[in-house]
Amino acid sequence: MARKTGSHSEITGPKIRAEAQRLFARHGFAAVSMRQIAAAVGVQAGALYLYTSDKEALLFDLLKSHMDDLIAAWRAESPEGADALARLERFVRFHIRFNLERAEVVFLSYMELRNLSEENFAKIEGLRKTYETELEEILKAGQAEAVFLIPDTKLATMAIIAMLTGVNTWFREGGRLSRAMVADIYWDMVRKAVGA
Amino acid sequence: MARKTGSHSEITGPKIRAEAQRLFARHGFAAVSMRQIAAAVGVQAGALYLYTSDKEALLFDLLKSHMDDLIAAWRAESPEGADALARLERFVRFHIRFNLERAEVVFLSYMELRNLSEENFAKIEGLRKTYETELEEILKAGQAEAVFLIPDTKLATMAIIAMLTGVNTWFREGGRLSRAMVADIYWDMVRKAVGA
DNA sequence: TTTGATATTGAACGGTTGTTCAGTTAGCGT
DNA sequence: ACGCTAACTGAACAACCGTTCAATATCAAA
Repeated sequence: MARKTGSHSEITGPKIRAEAQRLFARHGFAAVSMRQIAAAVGVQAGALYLYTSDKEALLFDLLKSHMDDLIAAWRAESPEGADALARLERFVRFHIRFNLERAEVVFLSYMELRNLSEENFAKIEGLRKTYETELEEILKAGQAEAVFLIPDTKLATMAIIAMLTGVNTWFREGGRLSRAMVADIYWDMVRKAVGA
Repeated sequence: MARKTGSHSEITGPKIRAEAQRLFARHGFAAVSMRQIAAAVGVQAGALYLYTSDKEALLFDLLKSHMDDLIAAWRAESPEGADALARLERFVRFHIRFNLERAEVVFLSYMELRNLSEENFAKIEGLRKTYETELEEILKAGQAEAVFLIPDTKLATMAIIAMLTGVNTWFREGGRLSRAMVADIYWDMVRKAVGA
């Protein structure tokens, strides 16, 4: 046997990425073998190397495109002209929604960074920093407008992002609260925390 | 060669736990081999099995004693009689301090839970829940005293813990701010977030 | 100094790892 | 129908995995 009927790189490629993401998130990068990924895709291990140069590149591609998506999605819906309070509210709701929609890769992007080479690690961290700066700029603007009262914008940035990302660790679909209700409550806490 | 000069279980045992903790935190549980741990201790791999039944038990023991320490340390310094605001301030400062002092195992206790058996996972999660409940009780008390204004105490619990634990991801000794200053700033944000 | 308990080695076990590659089949434009 | 290319197999590679255990050296008590 060799090539399978109906096989196409436009199908197998995304399938590999999807299964890798699922398995890495579920068991951890190091605990998942190339053969496990291949089996989940329905292919032999060797076939994976037509789509990735090695195992680490598979992880890096997942994280890289996630960070690119995150930044692009935020910039697409960021209300640049608005006042700081409105922009902060949008950021809070965006962050919760976007991260809940992609819980697996978000989890990966926090847990598996240490499995990247120094070079690739730096790239992902750079993108994360870029995203964080978006929030920090909002906080600085609000500070300048005197609508926020924040002792330290850098720390407030980290605190807010940690708080929002934390939703992913406990939120379960069909639980006591809907996504919208969670977003409302978190927005209320963030607004108070920045003194607005 | 067999037994080494100056060898004692009271020395080797803790050394194994310390090196395992260091290596697991640095590279991840699955990425570290028993031989690597043994080499760091200065011993052959087989010797580890005099101190642990298997690799997972090594991880579980680290996490279990960390959680026990955490809960015991908090209960030891929790001002049970005080009002909710004072208790919350203590909790915030305690959590930041305790977690920064044990960054490695805190990291582990968030990242490597999935490498535990279902049974051991449940034990650690139970202890985490116990700790979280300590904070939730404070929030409920403050709500009852009408000194806090919180839309949802459960969510506020999760939000505050995530926010505080997040300090570990960015804090570096000798940076712009001291631990005490960080604690001050976070306490300010938490106090505002709960409406006090 | 002898003896029994303690601490450790080093080899071995069967199995798995990431990765490569010659060979083989399916899809598709001509 | 033919031939080229894209997609994939299956076997092989050397290295490494967690774990066990008989053999052995050191320690502490008698």
